Amino acid sequence: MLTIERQEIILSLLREKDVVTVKEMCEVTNASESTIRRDLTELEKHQYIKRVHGGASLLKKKREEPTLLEKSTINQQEKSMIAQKAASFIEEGDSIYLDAGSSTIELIPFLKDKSVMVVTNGIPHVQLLIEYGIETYCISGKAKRGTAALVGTKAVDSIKEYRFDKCILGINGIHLEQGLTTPDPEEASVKQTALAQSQARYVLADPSKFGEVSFANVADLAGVHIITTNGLSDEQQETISKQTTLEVVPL
Amino acid sequence: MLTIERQEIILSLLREKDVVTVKEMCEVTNASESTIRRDLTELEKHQYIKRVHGGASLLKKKREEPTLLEKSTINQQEKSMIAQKAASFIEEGDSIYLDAGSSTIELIPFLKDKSVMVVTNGIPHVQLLIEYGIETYCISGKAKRGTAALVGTKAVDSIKEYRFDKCILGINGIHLEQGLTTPDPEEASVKQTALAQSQARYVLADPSKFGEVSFANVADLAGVHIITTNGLSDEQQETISKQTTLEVVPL
DNA sequence: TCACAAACAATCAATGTCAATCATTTATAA
DNA sequence: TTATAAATGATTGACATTGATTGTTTGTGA
Repeated sequence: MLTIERQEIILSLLREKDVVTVKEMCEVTNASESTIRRDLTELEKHQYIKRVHGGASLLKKKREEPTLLEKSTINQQEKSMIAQKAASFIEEGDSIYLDAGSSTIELIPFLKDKSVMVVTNGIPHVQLLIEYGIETYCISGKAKRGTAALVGTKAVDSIKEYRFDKCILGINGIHLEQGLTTPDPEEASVKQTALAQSQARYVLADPSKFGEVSFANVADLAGVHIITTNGLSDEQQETISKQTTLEVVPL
Repeated sequence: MLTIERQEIILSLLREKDVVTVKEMCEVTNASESTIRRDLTELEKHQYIKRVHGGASLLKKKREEPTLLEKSTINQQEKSMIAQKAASFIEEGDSIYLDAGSSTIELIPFLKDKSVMVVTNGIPHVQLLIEYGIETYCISGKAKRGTAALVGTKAVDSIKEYRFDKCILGINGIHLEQGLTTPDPEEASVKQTALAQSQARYVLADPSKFGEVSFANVADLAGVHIITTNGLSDEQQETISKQTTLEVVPL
């Protein structure tokens, strides 16, 4: 079995199970403990997993961030509808920060013919934006494997050179007390900075994100518009609406 | 069996299976290990696949297969060879500026396993670099339609935040008196800045670029290594060599 | 606190994989 | 046809990966 195959198996085990022991991984892959350990070291180096005594877990509590490709196929239609709603808030001449991620990329087709100016930290976003003939600026930063997002100090500093009428962010967790959270602290800093530079703030989130808490805190709910589809209980909607603006897109 | 046939088989195996070992490919094609390895080297050069220890895997970005394989090769192959020569100058631990453009992108497969740090203004470059697991930084700037290059004041300022051991540029015109030129003044500024921040300077250019003059001046020939294939007359070679270092890759 | 077991990193020998080289076969041109 | 070039397969030494073994560290429960 090839190294890369084995590592893929380890990752998929983790996606199912949150925490997996070294022994389990040995059994599934028919590899020795040494080999598994080496794989774990490798995977940790590339920030796919976090090692714990006895095994490994994903960087995030719940599960690995799916790669962009996986994400984009799963709930694409739902995301597209959420994105369309977000686009309806965008006005002619706006300067916009568009966060990296699979939700926000769905917004781009709706920006066509709007004569807006977009700044983004998502590499695939840049490509798509210019294909649509939209005036696009890319921030600087370190390119993160997997999501192809630009992060780090340079990214944060780079965002500070702009002011935005609106920013549109994706998010992993939305929680009444914990606020907005995301798995990667580096990405969290970038999001924070973008929020700070923006007049109006929109967060795209499908209902599965509600009640979730990820590792790194981004902001609390006050002052952001959350756009989602209807999949929340009336009760949930009500409690959240007390803290922030909630836009619900009918499916 | 024809080389093309065999390579097609390898590609279709990969499309089915994502990761394939050399042995499997040998069995299916009845070719020797050596031949398969040569095929893999070839396919990787042209960015159809990514080699891994023991076999090969598909680059996530799926490219068009049949026509490309038959046709494109001449220019691309030439570019790839020039890029390979450029890569031979790159050492372990180097920090590199990689200019946007179709010549420089060919360099990326040769950077694999070199533990270098790359800064680039090419959006497709960023995507490919992170797929190869190379530490990648993207500068900021305005995204230019067509070439997907980042340009403008922000780009220039952004480059100034780095120092490079080596920079690798593409270029449109190389002329004895006019020096290096390119059509877009915005891109010219970016190239100039990159040159200024670099210890060693490499310019990739196929022979058709010699004698050409484009609109915007980038730099004169002194102090840059020009890498090209042999298509120049001995006379041309000699006169240019008086002004700068000329590396000629045999076809 | 201690003792014990599990988990661990470091090392080593065996095996597998690799690029480079060369001789042979196969295609192509003269 | 012969001469030349290209593709192929086998071989080689260098290097990478692997599993076993070692001694050390870490966590657990008495």
